[in-house]
Amino acid sequence: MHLTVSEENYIKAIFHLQEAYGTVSTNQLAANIHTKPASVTDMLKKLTAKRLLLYKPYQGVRLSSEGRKMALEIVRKHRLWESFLVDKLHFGWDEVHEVAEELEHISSKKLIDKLDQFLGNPRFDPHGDPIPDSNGVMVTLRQVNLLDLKPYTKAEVSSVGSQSPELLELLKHKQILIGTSIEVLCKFEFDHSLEIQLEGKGNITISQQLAQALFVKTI
Amino acid sequence: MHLTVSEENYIKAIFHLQEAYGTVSTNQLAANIHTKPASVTDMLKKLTAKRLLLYKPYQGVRLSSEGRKMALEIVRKHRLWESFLVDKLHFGWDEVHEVAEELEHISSKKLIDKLDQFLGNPRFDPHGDPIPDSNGVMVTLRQVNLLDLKPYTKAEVSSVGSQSPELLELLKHKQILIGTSIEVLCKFEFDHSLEIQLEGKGNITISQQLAQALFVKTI
DNA sequence: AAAAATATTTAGATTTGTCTAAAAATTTTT
DNA sequence: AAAAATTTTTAGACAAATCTAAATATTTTT
Repeated sequence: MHLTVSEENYIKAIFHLQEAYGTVSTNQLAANIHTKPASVTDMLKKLTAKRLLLYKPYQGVRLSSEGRKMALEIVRKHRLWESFLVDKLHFGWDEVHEVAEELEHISSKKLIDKLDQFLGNPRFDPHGDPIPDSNGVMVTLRQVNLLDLKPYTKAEVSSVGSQSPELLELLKHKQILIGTSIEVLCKFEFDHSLEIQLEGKGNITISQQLAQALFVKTI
Repeated sequence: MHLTVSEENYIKAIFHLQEAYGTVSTNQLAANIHTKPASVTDMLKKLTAKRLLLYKPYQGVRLSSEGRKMALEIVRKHRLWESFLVDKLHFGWDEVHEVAEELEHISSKKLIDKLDQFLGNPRFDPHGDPIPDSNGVMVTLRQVNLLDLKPYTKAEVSSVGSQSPELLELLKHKQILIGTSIEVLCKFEFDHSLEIQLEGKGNITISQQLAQALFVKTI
């Protein structure tokens, strides 16, 4: 089935919001996609007619299994293109998101499978997120939010919670990358900031907001 | 200036038709772009308002210097992506055209310059066509149509006149590639067919239509 | 359980790019 | 140079995706 760029953007946004919140509301989608609730309602009706969504007016929306399949194809393309941009073209990981948003809508299945092969079938993209395989199968990460990591437990950064340039700029400044070893030393009640130990670089304090954006897996 | 995909397709089509015929008529464009003359007229007005075209109603159209600049950017993207698909992803040269038609509309200038560098700044694409550099400068080929090549003159295939799958299939079958050495042995008045000598592979006869689609440069 | 606040949908308008049918301009034929 | 044929433009309609403003439904507060 052919989808327009706009339809693909809705499907992708619903997929990500659904992962985080289970079910997705009209307003949530509107905010996420930078559009108005009225426009969202129109599109939800259209995608429902195409059997990609399960939608009851006023009740929020979820992807059908067909919709989920489409979403995973888009996610696959997005993450493979990001890998290409960083690994082959030497873009910084903080500058690939917008370009990948365009590239993910190129339709050729053959292209994306050849790109996958060219990159050596990577399992994770530069932000640590898993890449679905050509059958739409994606591993789920056994990872935990840094806020929930037990103190004095060795772990390493496995992914980040958003691709915002602001976040990525801060991580670059603090020299935190995917794979960086990390250990929580103590938590401060007052502002919920954390003191952490970074592999080699010693101890630093990070804000609650930053900790919330970091996911780690224990080693 | 931002152009839509549709606007870019018009600019590109006008560029190619202008190269071949000097000035471009509404009907020519409509046929080329698979649309109706009325739609073409509408778009010509819009692109003229954007100062990309020189257009007098009923008189045909040409690109302004600004329009030509945009066209060369699109041609550059198209040919660099074709090079990537063939050289890096190992597509056949006969299957890259449609995919490149999509990729050429990705907007990032930085992407295309990094891609250029990654490919080693190629001067020609897999079909032998020259690739404009990042300033929009494109070499003009000193090449001649095979029909006009003097008999008994050694030459080599430098480009092909179209990217139609039918042509490329025939060339593959006859083992004629960009760079293949070629020499015209004789021409037959009756059907304008040519007997030619191919490097190593001996003598064959080719039709007028095929010869017309081949461009060569003398060695 | 009303009232107030919030969320969602409907109704109607707008823009972009396309179309068909008809009118106008140009070119070709006689 | 008139008639015929062709090319091009205009006029009006349509689908996709968006918007604003108003109406309706749901949730929260009192």
